[in-house]
Amino acid sequence: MRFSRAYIPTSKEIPNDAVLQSHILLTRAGYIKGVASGLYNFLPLGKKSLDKIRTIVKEELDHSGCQEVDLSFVTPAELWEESGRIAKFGKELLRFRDRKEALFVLGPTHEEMMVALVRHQLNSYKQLPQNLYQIKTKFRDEARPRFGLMRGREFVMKDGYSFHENENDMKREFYLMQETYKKIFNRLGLDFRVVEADSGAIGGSGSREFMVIANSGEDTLAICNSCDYGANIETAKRQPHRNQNNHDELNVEVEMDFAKFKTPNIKTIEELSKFFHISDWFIAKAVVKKAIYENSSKIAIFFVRGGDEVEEKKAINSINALELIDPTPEELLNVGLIAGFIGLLNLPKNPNIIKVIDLELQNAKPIITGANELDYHYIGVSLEELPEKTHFADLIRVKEGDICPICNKGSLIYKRGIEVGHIFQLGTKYSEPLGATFLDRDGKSQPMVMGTYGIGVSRLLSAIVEQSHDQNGIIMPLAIAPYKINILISNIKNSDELNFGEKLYSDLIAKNIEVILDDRNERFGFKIRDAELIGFPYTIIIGKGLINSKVELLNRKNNIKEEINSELILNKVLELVE
RNA sequence: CGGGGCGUAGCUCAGUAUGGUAGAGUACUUGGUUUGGGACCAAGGUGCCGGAGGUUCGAGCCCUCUCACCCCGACCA
Repeated sequence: MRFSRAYIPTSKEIPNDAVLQSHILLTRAGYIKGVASGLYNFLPLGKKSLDKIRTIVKEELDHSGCQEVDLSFVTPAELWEESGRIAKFGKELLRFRDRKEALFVLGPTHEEMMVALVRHQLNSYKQLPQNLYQIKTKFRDEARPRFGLMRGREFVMKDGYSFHENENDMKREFYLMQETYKKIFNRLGLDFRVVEADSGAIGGSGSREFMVIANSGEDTLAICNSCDYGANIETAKRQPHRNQNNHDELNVEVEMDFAKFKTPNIKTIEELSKFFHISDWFIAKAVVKKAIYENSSKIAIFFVRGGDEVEEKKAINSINALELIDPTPEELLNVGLIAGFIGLLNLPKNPNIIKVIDLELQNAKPIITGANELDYHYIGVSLEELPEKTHFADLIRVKEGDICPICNKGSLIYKRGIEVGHIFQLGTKYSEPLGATFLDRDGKSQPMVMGTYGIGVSRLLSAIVEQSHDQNGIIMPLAIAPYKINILISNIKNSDELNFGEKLYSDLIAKNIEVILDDRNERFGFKIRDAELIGFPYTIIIGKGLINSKVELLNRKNNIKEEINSELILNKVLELVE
């Protein structure tokens, strides 16, 4: 391609609606152009890089035995009613009616369509397993699109679905996909982490997210600085505090007899800790929320150790609520709770109160806890012998510095991550309602066991730029650069430079190298800045040195210019792009 | 969906307190000079001032409604 003929609208100006570096740079460098909220046009450069990502994804998946399909983008709403997700997805599903007034949706993900595709064809265990995927535009009418390609409404996703005769085989495929995904993200040159994740609305049991490490990421991760444990903060675990070697002060035996203690106006954990001269670890903190269910709501009390915070996602999952909101003071009073003195014992008998206790409080003693009575706390409480049956669950939000639950050596640190892949062990969540069954080895009809695997393909382009840029622009990895080589003729009025550049250009084309020739009638500075902005991995500068048979090779990655004999440049380039 | 902001030239933005002929930079066209880090000189074109209604002799500016876009939050397979 000749730069003089290419449609590459670059700009010095920062687009006024962009915040994220990747969004700014991709726009300024002429890869993408915003159309409307969450919608983007891909210009020639963007299209080329996107296609390269797509190709890498496809190559690795095909290599692992997956098969590409292409399902219709517009899908009948009936399917979504069958699976029950039309309500669950809500307004994110873009719905419309055709000329016959039939209701359709634009596919935001394709579990329903894929199950519908196979349910009548896969009838026997002999035909399983199958792993089908597509790389396709999806549409989700996001409440708040943002960050350019990172959270668009229209985006390209690879979505894969596997079908198995049993749980074990599904797990085998799950781990195969995990390894395949690692290969893909490694080929894309990303610094990423595989983390344990919440399965969210798609459901299923185990799930792993693939997170590109970047400060601009929307998710918080807790990762171990010693082993490879990592988890989304929503699900991250730790060694129980007492087992952590950095909390020696907790490993003391504390004598405390059971008693009811007057604690006038002592309400907060901090005040209690001071009042009793004791670590907040011995105090049970009550976090009260209003739990919202589909048709009802309850008051939920979550108990954790004084120094711990409740992780909302874990709390929601522990009681299967849709969401948690803060209760009003009246709502607390209505169920007989006294803020500041809520405790484990003597809770008001009210069916609208749910109590969940963090696992780290299991069998704990002695504990200080509110007496559910104004100005009183109990001390010396033992959770070894609770009067009624209690619900324990992991509720705490891990902190930086907590000890890793896996290696028990390293400590956890927070990182921000961009979710670029998510794999789920789905089970029969969709096969059952949609009637995707097969006859097993005993001739019995069974729902297929499914896995589902996603990669945010267009988001990857953003993630790559987030991780690979400097003040001057994008540093495009060789694997996805729209052109690997940029030949920059410093001054096209100089016929020696021009001729040399043209010759090198046609030589490289003959060798099938993806090359662009910057033959624009512009000054050197203008062209080199474009080259840096766009991020060509290598730019060959043909300029002043040519009289002495020298050209320069600029490596975008390390910004080093190397002088090279003009006779040798062709071979040098061939080496580089091998 | 709650809170905030913004909309004026292709792009970035001034002009709005106090209503009176529509602005700058950049980009673009032409000519010349220049040619290794976004050059310089000269000349030139550029607007339904987001839309609708209203107030006024007169509205980019004031009032009402509306639409779009962005930010924080909620939400996000």
